[in-house]
Amino acid sequence: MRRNPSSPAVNWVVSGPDTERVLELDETDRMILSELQRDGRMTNVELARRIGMSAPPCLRRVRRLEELGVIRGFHAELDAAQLGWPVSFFVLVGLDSQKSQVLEEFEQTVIGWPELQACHMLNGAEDFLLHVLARDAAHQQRLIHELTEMTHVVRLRSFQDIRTLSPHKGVPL
Amino acid sequence: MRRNPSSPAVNWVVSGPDTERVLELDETDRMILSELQRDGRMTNVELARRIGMSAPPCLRRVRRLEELGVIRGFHAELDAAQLGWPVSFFVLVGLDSQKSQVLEEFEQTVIGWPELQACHMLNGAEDFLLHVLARDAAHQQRLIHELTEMTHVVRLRSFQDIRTLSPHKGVPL
DNA sequence: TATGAAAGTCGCTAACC
DNA sequence: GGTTAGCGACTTTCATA
Repeated sequence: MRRNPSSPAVNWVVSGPDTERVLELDETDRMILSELQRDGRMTNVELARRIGMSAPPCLRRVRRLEELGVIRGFHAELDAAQLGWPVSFFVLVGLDSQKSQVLEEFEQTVIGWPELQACHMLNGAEDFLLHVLARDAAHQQRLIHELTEMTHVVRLRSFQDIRTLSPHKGVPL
Repeated sequence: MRRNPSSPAVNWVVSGPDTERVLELDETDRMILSELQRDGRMTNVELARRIGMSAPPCLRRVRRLEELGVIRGFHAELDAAQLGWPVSFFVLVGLDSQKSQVLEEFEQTVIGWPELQACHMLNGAEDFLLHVLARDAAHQQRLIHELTEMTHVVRLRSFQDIRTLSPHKGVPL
């Protein structure tokens, strides 16, 4: 495979909290990200071979993508059910206030839960969407009960996750 | 660090579609999974060093965990916003039928979307929870409109994801 | 059945073009 | 972005408990 010598670079204006910069990613960077998103343990020489480049510049690009924060990390994807967490559910939570202090207090509490898989702050009518694991139904009920008892929590709807399709689809590239 | 010579093995009965087996994982396996969940690109020697074991048996354990399906894969975690997908939202979808054919048809359609990050089948009142990315608000509206126009879709609520807290917390170990 | 030591192969990565 | 080269990691083989 030979590298395309004139891949057009597509620039995105990235707005951060205290900086706004232009990310220059060419087609080669995109191929690197795509491969590493699919197989994050691939060796650098294998990655370089796949994108049609020698190893050193390929490694330099990976390092750059990590430094830019485009690559946030590498993780093993585990089977929660096999590890004793067969119950997966989502909770929509509504609070009685949207003041920063109230939101942050809620976040800090649930972030401390080992069972929490993700916590998304929403706008609209509900304030948070949580993804939580449990060992069994009783454990799940205990966690939901704990949420209902939290101060400022006024609405709570939970949804049982009975099947997750194609995990880790990843960001389109 | 020295390896615990008498780590109690905890067994979980794992029910699969056509098999039910007992997973034997000891504390060493758990440490391996924890480390690889945190840093999936760690070298095997570094991993072995952290869990207090020489490299060969450590590598054999990792391979075994992959073969058992406990480790499903390794993935780079990417920053969607920096890659031109700053809009993240969730959609609760209700269908007018819960027949297998209807559910599968819905799944097959949304699975084809590159913007789809996850598709969870629910029980309860709603049938699916989707996590979707978009390039901008217009793109998001287009995707939501496409869902409303799908046959059998009778309820649809979308939630804007304005902030994700601590991504990749991982399965508790 | 599992670990540990040794060794050959292969990958990583700095220095330089 | 490529080449080279020294070093370190990977992984097989075999010995051991």
